[in-house]
Amino acid sequence: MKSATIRDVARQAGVGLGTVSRVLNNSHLVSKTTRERVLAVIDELHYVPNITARRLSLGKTLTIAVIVPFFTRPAFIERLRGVEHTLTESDYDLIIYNVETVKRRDECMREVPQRDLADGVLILSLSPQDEDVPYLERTEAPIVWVDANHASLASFNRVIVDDVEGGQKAAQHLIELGHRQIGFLSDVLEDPFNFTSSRDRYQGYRQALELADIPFQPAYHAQGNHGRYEARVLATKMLELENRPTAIFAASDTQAMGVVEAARDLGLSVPGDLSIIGYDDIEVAEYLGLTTIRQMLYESGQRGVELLINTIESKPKQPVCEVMPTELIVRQTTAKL
Amino acid sequence: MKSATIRDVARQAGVGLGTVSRVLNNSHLVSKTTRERVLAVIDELHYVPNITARRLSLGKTLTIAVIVPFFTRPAFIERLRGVEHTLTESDYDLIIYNVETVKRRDECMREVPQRDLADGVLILSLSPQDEDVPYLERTEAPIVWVDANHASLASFNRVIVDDVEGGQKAAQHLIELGHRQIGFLSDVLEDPFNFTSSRDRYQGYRQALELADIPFQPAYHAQGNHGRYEARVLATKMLELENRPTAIFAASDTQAMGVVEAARDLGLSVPGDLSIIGYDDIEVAEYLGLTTIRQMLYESGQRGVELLINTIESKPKQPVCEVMPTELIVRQTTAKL
DNA sequence: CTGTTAGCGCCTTCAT
DNA sequence: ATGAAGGCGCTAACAG
Repeated sequence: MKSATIRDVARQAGVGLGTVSRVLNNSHLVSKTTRERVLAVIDELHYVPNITARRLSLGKTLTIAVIVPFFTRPAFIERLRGVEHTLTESDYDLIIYNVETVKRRDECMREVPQRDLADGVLILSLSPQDEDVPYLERTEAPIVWVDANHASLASFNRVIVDDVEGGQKAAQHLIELGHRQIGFLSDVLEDPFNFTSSRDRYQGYRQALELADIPFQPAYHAQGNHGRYEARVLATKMLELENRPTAIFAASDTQAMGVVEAARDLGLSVPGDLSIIGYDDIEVAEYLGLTTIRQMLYESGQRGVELLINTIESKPKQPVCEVMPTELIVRQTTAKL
Repeated sequence: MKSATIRDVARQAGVGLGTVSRVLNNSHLVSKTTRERVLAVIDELHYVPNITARRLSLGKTLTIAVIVPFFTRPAFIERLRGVEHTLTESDYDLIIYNVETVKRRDECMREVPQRDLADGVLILSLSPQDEDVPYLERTEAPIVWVDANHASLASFNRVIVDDVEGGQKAAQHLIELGHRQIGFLSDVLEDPFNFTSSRDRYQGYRQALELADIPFQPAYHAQGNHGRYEARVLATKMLELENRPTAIFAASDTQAMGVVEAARDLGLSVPGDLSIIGYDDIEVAEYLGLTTIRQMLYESGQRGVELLINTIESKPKQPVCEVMPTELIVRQTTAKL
């Protein structure tokens, strides 16, 4: 059965459709009696306004799009959680674009902000590339970037993490425990998605080594696809070296878990024979007693949405770039050499 | 700057709007030369069709809404992953309604299917209540339910899990290992969200006991809010009983992790002093070596979307109710008594 | 093949 | 305070 329209309500209530629209939008310009009559008819017909028509007429979509890579990974989920919670407080619906291929990444980044299907778009952990810049310049909807870096981003609102500093903290912690043979294990640094976090953490690691006058050893540097299993394989290889590291810094907690498995496989005790530090402080990290660098995932999503809604609803101000802090969380997988 | 409309393109290309619309929709009824001219102008003006207008005109939204409780919990994420992957293959966008309060649950269940903001809605792990039935009956968009139970659902497509059977398998596994003092720990059975899974698993547990002639002991039955910490508290209490259980069946892997912690706190070895079995087989379960009941989370989401898209795009057929199997996965947290 | 026209359902002036 | 009319941008049916 065809559902009722505003016209049906108007006819049934014996008023013009403008009046119905006015009661729907809580205009004061309706007398109490007609308002009540209209409401009664609305109820009777189970009338619900057509949101698509409303959007077209208003020129707003009342939804916010989020573009997020691999949204099922714990760290991204945690960011999304911050996004979702903040959005539920507002009137915006949430539409999610999950990105797992470079093709989809390009499509989303270029098209979503133009397709007027959202009043604003939040892009998480995905940085643009030079080729994307022209698209971004003629964007319809405001964009806020979380955990993204690129020269062209100066004109946007952003929330970022100082991963260089975080990486440095991690390595420094190990150094302070007396380690000098420190491995680093991460995603592929030059990945097609242009993720920047691993690169930055790597840089922090290098800086810490340098500050401590520890020469960098290429054999202690492993990169591969993301995932526990891949990390386990890489770590195994590193731990089978003649002169194996006494500590490993994994660029994510998930990868740190793989390193723990590798140690287990080889009969190395953690942290007795091998210290391990992760990054992110995802939920299981505490359960596992994993030493790690905490970043404020939830808050970054939350703050991103706040900035986005602000720019949607008020005049654009000077773009800001907020830096979220990181924190060393010492648990049971690191120890003095 | 105001973005170009179909009218601008038509004017610029010196054709009627109908023609532009036709090239946009790949109609054959356009000559090659005009098509090319129009495409050139589209490119030149960076024209992108307004999707809201398109939706209004077509009477379709080209999006699918998913209502999911606590979407950051691992098991729900896994279902969502199945949903998302299947949807990415299609032309539908995904809009997510996360439910964390009863109020929101009611709003979503009653309003989302009527608000014509989606061509179909998928409801995960949330069952309707008697009061919802009238709303569901005058629904606009087709609904598919995954992991939901209620008398009124016979007229809908569904994907369910036989949690009674799963619960029974879990308890039976412990019984076969020689345990007779078997605890059961779960969410609150009569919860306001009307989740049915814990209740069903409990029922399976009771059936297994009965089949084995093991009397049910109320003290071995603990329920509380969902979460690792809550489970840990409940398990501690149960394990401090005079006559503590030798095995515990936790209704989710997350809760099983809490039980493991409780055992750890009390100096009980697992599985030496205490066998533990979980439910779901979430990703970390393997890492932790947790014995559990696997349910096909990813596939349930996937199948749900398939059913939904089928009913959207073709004539409604006889509603189906598919039952997903469960499987016992034996790892290292259960052992012979 | 192509231009024109009539909606899709709602919001917002503009009169009254 | 309220009814009528125009328009949001697009699709589809109708003439040519």
